[in-house]
Order: sequence, then structure tokens, then C-alpha cells
Amino acid sequence: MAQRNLLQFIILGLLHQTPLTGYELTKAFDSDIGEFWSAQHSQIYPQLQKLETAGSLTHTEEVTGEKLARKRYAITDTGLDTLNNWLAAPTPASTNGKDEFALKLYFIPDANDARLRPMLEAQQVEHTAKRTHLEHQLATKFPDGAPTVGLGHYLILQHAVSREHEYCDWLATALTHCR
Amino acid sequence: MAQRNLLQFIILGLLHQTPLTGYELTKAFDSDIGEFWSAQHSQIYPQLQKLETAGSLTHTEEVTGEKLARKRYAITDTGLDTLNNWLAAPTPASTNGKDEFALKLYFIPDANDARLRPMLEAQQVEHTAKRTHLEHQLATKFPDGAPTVGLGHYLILQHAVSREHEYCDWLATALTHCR
DNA sequence: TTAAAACATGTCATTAATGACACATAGGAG
DNA sequence: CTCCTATGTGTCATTAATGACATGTTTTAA
Repeated sequence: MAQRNLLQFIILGLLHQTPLTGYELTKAFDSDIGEFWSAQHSQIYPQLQKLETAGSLTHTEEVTGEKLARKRYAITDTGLDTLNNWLAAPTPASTNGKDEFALKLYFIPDANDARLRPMLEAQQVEHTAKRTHLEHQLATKFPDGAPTVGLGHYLILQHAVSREHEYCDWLATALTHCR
Repeated sequence: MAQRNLLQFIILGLLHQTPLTGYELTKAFDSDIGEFWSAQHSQIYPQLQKLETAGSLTHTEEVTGEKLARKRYAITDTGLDTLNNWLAAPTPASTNGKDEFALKLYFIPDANDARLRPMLEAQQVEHTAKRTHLEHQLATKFPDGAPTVGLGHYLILQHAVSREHEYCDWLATALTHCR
């Protein structure tokens, strides 16, 4: 297997909340879930077909306006089983952290290398921006702190924020070590 | 492009330090660099061939014992250019963080869900182990703190440690929110 | 009214990565 | 002497994912 195909579970998970069209699923990766996962429509549509063939989904056709038909997908009992099995399965600790920037640092071993400082500073700009964005998301979506319903969403946003916090701190520490 | 093919740069970076065989490169992903990247020999050998065709590498044959020949690869000036261009290029902030566990939490929105606590606890075991392992690595490889030569390696280990630290803290916080 | 933006659904060629298959030598322990 | 482990190098089928190509409708704002 090239990858673990987690997309199927994301689709099932999203459809478990409410039936959606392929287009709406695609959009979900631009907002909420886009904070920590990505997928294009060219991957989503074929996956929806596969899941339907496997009996995990069904769809109903809706017509908007004159002729434009869209397919609204809903999860089946089979699909719900698949989802729950995945949720129940142990999760590898991965933190697979394929971090390109860390990789670059690894290949600049000398603390006096002139490239080091500008690189770290550029990265600091990027991650500070990301951190600010995430903090704004958290404050906007959960102004009252941890909710009872939607806790998962809250937790992953919280996590993303503290991950960026750690990243910024790390970059700052790194800067103190180079000329 | 399916991925960014960073493997080529890792190979160039490792060979920039010292010439290595395919086998030795493979082993590098079990130790040092394995902490934050993975690759199998089935990917490495073809990549070495590609890089040699592209003029980034050359190899010399060495014979061990009676007949076993191995190929020791060295980086060329072309290869060094490729490496330096990559190092000089801006790095996307990604933190692509495709975290399977976070994904699962997202799909268990209810704080009272009975699955939540055991999941978090299991994950805590995993990540605590990983954190301990990384701290041990750091203490073993850099007993005197940040070095002048090998700073990159130190920094990424440091980063891995604090990332795991953050992860464990986050899991602990998450546990306080569920029944 | 007309043009742009959003809605909506698909296919296809290419690439990266995995795991399995395959084969052979070298060295050390029992 | 024999077996096991490590060394050493490769191929191949399959899968996941990307970006580009392709096509058409509906809504909205100038």
C-alpha cells in the first residue's frame, strides 16, 4: 500500500454528520478540516464512487434550477461499521513529521553558516502568520472555550495552535545558536 | 507531481557529508534521519540511478572479500548545485501535519463518548514512549548541549523532543475535557 | 445583458512510495 | 561445517495523490 487511504474515513466521517455532495466535501477541505488535511476534488469524486461500489454510501440525485443535477451522498450501515472500526483501531504514533525545513537544517551542520539566520527568520515569518491565523480561528469558532459537542474539532484546533506555538519557540531558540 | 520528491535532496545531502553505498543510505533512515523521515531501499536504489543519469552523482565499485561488489556514490558539482538550490529555496510552512489521531478525534464530537478516554490514554502511552526515546537520543548524541558543528542535527532532535512534549501536554489537556 | 464567479462532476497522465519478490555474498557463532 | 544474520543490489505490481484537462449550469454583480 502506498499510503493508508485515510481519505475514505474522512469522507465517511463527514457524511456521518450530514449527507453532502462531492462539491461540499471538497469545500470542507478548504475550511474546517483543511487545517490539518488536504484533498482535491479529483481524488474525492473517484473515492465516492469506490465507497458506493463497496456499499458504504448511497446517493440521491437533486436537481437545482433547470437541469443541473447533483449527487448527495449518505452513509450506509456498512459505511458506519467501516468508520467505527477505523475509530476503534489503534493509531500509530507517527507524528510522521515530514518537515522539509527541519531537513534543510540537518544539511547545514555548521552554526556559522551564513544561510542559517535568514532561513530561520523567513520560517519565523511563515509560522508566526500561521499561528496567528489558527489563534484567530480558535477564538472565532470557540469563543467560550471547550464545548461538549464539537469537542474533537476544538481539540484539534487547540492542538494546531500549540503545535505552531512550539514551532515558533523552537525557531527562536535556534536563532540564539547561530551567528 | 504527486509529492515533492525530497528524497533526492536527502540523498544529495547525505552524500555531501561523505560518499556512501545504497545500503548505507538505507541504514541512515533507521538511525539519525529516521527520526523524521523514512525511505525504503526499493526507493533509494532507483533514485540513485536517476541522480546518476542526471549527472548529480558518480559511483565507484568496491569489492569486498571474494566477489561482492558494492557501489559507493559521491556527489558531483552538478549535484552540489542542486542541493544548494534546494537549500536556498523558500520552504512552505506546511507543518503538513497529517495526524491520523487528530482526525479520529474530529469525528468523535461528543465529549461524553465512551471511546474518547481509552483512545487518549492509549495515545498517551505511545507518545510518552516516543518522547522518552527522543530525549534519550538527545542526551546520548549531544551530552554537552548545542554544538557548533552538527547544529542542524541537534536542532531537529531538539525540535522532535519539544514536539512530543507538546503532544503529550495536549493529550493530557484533552483528557481533562472528557468524562 | 453580459461577464465573471461560484456551483457541479468528472477523467487522465504522471509521480512517489510501499511491500513483496528475487538473488547473491560475507562473516560469525555454535 | 552449517546455519543464521548482516551485507548488498536490484525489480515489480499496486496504490495514493497531484495537477491539468474537460464540460456544463446557475447565480450575482456591474
